[in-house]
Amino acid sequence: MFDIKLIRNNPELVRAAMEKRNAPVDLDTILAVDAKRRSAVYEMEQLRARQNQASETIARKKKNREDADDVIEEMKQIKEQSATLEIVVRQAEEDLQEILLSLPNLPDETVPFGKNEEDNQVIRHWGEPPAFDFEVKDHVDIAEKLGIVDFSRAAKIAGARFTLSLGYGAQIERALINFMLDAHTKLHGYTEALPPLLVNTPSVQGTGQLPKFSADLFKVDNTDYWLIPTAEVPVTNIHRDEILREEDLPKYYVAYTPCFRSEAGSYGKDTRGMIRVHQFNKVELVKFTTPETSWDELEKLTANAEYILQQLGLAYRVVNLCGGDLGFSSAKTYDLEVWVPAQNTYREISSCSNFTDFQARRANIRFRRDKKPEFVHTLNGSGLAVGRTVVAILENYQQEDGSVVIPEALRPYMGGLTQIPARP
RNA sequence: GGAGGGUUAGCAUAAUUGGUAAUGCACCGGUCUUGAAAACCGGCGGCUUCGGCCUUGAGGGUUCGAGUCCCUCACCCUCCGCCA
Repeated sequence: MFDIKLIRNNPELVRAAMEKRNAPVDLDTILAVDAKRRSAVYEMEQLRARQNQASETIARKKKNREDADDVIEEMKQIKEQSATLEIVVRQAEEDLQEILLSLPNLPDETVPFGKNEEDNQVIRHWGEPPAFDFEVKDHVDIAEKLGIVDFSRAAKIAGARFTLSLGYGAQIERALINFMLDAHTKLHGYTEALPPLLVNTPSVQGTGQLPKFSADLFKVDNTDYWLIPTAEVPVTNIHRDEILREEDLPKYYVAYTPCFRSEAGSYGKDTRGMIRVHQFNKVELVKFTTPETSWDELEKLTANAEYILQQLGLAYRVVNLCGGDLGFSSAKTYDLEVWVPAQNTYREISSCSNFTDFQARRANIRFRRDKKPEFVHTLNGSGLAVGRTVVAILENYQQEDGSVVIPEALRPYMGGLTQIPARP
């Protein structure tokens, strides 16, 4: 959430930032609502001050057994005035809050200008896309031939955009989850978390999915529960409304969870296969840091996610998202895009972001070093999206006979299996 | 689902019949010291137009005035029931 003071003191900076995001805002309206709120608050505080004084007078008089009826009468009148003023103040505060919650984060200076994903900036490449001397198949064909993913039965059980993994398909997901969790806990210093998959409204508001993006989420009927779209939500909210100690920062968490997304508005995109589904597994990295270190921590977090792709021998590139493509809460995002042979292109498999103090402000996550508590910075990134990793492995490691070689790093997690054998 | 107890600042604990939140620890700053500790002084939730205002889990109500009384809700603890 935005600091209203920043808008008040430096509107040009905010205006420029929102333009960079391709999401211009009407700052004059915001400033007008703010001014209205401030004057109403001031007026009410004046009244309160008189109320408090009168109240003290009454208490004193009563103690001395003096008559206080005249002061009590005055208080009754003040009370009526403040009741109407209170409504004005409350309305103004709600108006301002609504606007502030709808504003996206300020993009960092290093975020490139641009409208959409075509303007994203490729930072670096790793690995070579494999060369095939046969016609490559896409992951759907490969998986169905191997009998490891059953899309039609998934549709029967749940509906379109669900998967049913079976046999080696289920096993490779479990192996990937364990491999990723082990790497991040044992090598990169993250604490493993297994959080709730249902969360309440304040949690979803804290990370920025609400109030604007409720259409992307699943809500449980007749409750205040939302299905998490990413582990970012429950894990970032671990420290909601807390004041951390400076010496406890940075805090690193890694969590495996299923993720649930309604994918409203994505009709016609990636309808086939397991690239875009309503439920998928993901291993998520989350950090809480001091403001000075968050940019370094973003580089390190991104490297931690890249490590997984490197170990799996999957070619990828790192992309710096442009202003127009940046997520609502993010100040800067690196997407890791893995090579997908059947599409002859790179597809997102991880998104690593620095949210600066945007989420911390919403979720009230602070730390103390001198006397005043300060907002922490929060970061997160997929490390990695498991379903899409399976897609990448199936397509990049496919063999002409229909079998799929298991990347070496994963074999210990597959009971030493070296390939998923082709079926006759 | 039922019964009872609880929620006060970073933590821990107070607050006569309703009179406007006290104290300890931790932490920060200062005095003192060669340095530190101790002691002492100040600070130690948010906002502020620097006059003040707000803050006792959340939201209502009664009252001139609510931590305190009433109602609704959330969460935590104990027990019963049900349950993987």
